[in-house]
Amino acid sequence: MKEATLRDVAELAGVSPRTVSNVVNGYARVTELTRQKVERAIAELGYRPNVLARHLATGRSGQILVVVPYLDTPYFAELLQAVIPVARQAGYNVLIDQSDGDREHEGQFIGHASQRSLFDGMIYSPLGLSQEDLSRRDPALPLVVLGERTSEASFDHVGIDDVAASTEAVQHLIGLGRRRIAAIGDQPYPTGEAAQRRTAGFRAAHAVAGLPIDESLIIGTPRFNRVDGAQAMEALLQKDNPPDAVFCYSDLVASGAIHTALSKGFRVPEDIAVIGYDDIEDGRYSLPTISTIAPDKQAIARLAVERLVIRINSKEPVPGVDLRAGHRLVARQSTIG
Amino acid sequence: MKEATLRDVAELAGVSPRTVSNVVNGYARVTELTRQKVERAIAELGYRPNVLARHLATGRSGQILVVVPYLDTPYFAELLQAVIPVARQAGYNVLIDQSDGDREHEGQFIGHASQRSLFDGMIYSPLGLSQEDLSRRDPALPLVVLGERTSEASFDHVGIDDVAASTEAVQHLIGLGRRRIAAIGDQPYPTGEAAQRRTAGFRAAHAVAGLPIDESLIIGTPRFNRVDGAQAMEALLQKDNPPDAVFCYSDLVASGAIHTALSKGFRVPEDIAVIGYDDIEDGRYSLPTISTIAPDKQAIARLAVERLVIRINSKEPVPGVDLRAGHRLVARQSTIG
DNA sequence: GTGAAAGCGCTAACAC
DNA sequence: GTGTTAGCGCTTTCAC
Repeated sequence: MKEATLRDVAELAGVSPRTVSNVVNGYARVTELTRQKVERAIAELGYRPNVLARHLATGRSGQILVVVPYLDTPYFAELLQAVIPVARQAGYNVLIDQSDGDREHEGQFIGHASQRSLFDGMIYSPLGLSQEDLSRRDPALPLVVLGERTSEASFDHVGIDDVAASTEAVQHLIGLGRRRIAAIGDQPYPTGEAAQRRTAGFRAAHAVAGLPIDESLIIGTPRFNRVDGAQAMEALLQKDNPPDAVFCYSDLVASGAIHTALSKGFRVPEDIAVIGYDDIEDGRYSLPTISTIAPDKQAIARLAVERLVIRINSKEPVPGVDLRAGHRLVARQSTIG
Repeated sequence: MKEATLRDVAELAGVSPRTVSNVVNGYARVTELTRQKVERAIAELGYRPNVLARHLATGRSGQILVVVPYLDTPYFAELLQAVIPVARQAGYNVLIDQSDGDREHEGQFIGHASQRSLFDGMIYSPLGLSQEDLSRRDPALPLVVLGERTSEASFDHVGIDDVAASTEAVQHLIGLGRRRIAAIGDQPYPTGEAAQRRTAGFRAAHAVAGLPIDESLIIGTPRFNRVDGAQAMEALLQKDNPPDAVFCYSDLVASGAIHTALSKGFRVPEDIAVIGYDDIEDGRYSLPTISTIAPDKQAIARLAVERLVIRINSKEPVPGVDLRAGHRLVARQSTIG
């Protein structure tokens, strides 16, 4: 049996489609009597509005696209988990995409992002995407980018203060009496801005404390995964003079690093203190539990969606702004035992 | 500036909308000459088809809804990660929903699942959803349910053979010489079917080996999270006669259980061997690495999407089938050291 | 407050 | 092979 349409309802209720539409959307005031007639007809027919048709007529889809590098990376999964309810609350469905290896696809931005009018806006969490890539996009698409970025563009940024957070992390290690501190995760190239901000914090903390930096202790990694942390730690421990603390650019990296350290017979934190970044749930249950920088994911999600909605609803071009969510340092076993 | 429409293209190319549509969709054969004219016009206008309009006209949205209990549970994140590319390949976008605590919402099935024609079909991964709930849904919506289920309904099931897999897991422990084996995760109530199948496997393995079961070693948990595992292990270790092995109903449970065991001074696997279920990435990097039952997630994703597509494209009602993906036992440090 | 009617942009009979 | 045209189901301007 075919689905009932708005027109069917109108006929049954003996009113015009216009009135039914009003009732359904709560637009204009409708006489209590007609409202009841309409509502009864709706119930009787089991009428459900066709969202697609509504979208075509209104010109908006009520969907937003959220793009993350990887879905199975805990940090992104947790972020998404936060974004979805907030978006739903704001009346939007969430479409999810993994940017993954798709960076290859030259012309098109990513995945189905090229499809027009399928979503009203987009929240993009870049991994290795330079500013240039971002500006090569359809400027008409409302866009909020996750992660701090210094730029005045036609889109917004939402993130925590990476440099400050990283500085705190390293100061925490210094405060614990550590003097040979390594950093795992640097990415000294255009697409590695996020990593570079952490490195900047690393340097800042040293500068403040008047501590020299052993440049050989800054280890670059292609990504922020466990393997990267494991390999980097491996290299660090082979040194004649291994570090007594490590600042890892993600909890996953920290997890991998700790794994390697422990299996090589080092004690964490006694021999090597380790602090991560992201506060993934995992770090709260691993052994040792992992000290970390905890970004306020709820705030990030809320700010991003709020801002995107503003952008979607605005007729005028909206200037790009930089929004900061909070963060805090959570000391756990991997640094304080 | 407004977006160019198909009609604009038609005018510029001097052909009818029909022809443009043909070119865009590659339907009928088009003269090479007209095709070129059309394509030139498309390029010149920067025309991009309006997906929404297409959907309204065709009556299908090209989207499928995937519902999982929690996005930040590694197993589901990994599953989703597998589903998305497969769906995209099949020409579908993926809409994601968390069922989460939404079970409360009586009438409506879940989240935006009530919205009509927003998606062509749905892949549903139930957590605590009884068969009844499932049958109370819109029977017209093509549906594939993840997880083995014994039922002949109007939808399909895709999962691994839980009972067989669980049996293997426990046989692995028995083969290692363990005799007092505990199980963590039972859920002896209607919505706990998945858990009950694991318990059935647990019993089967004991039966085969002619081993008695100490019923007090079967611990129920409300969910399959780390906390559940941690608490259950706590209880087990307080016994006068603690178990020498544990079969956990998820890797997360195993992770929590191991965490507790280690911090209480037990050695894993020497004092207590632990095996999990799901093969989440985490278990490959934790210390010790976690032995587990590894479901073929790729196969699950592929089967689920394929089946859903069949269901979507079929005019006739399709009988519900039960599809089995493969699984294998992966022995790691938590059982074999 | 409600009705009539014109689209939103595309697809797909149905002709030619 | 290509043109004509009638919808898909809803919103919404404009009258009444």
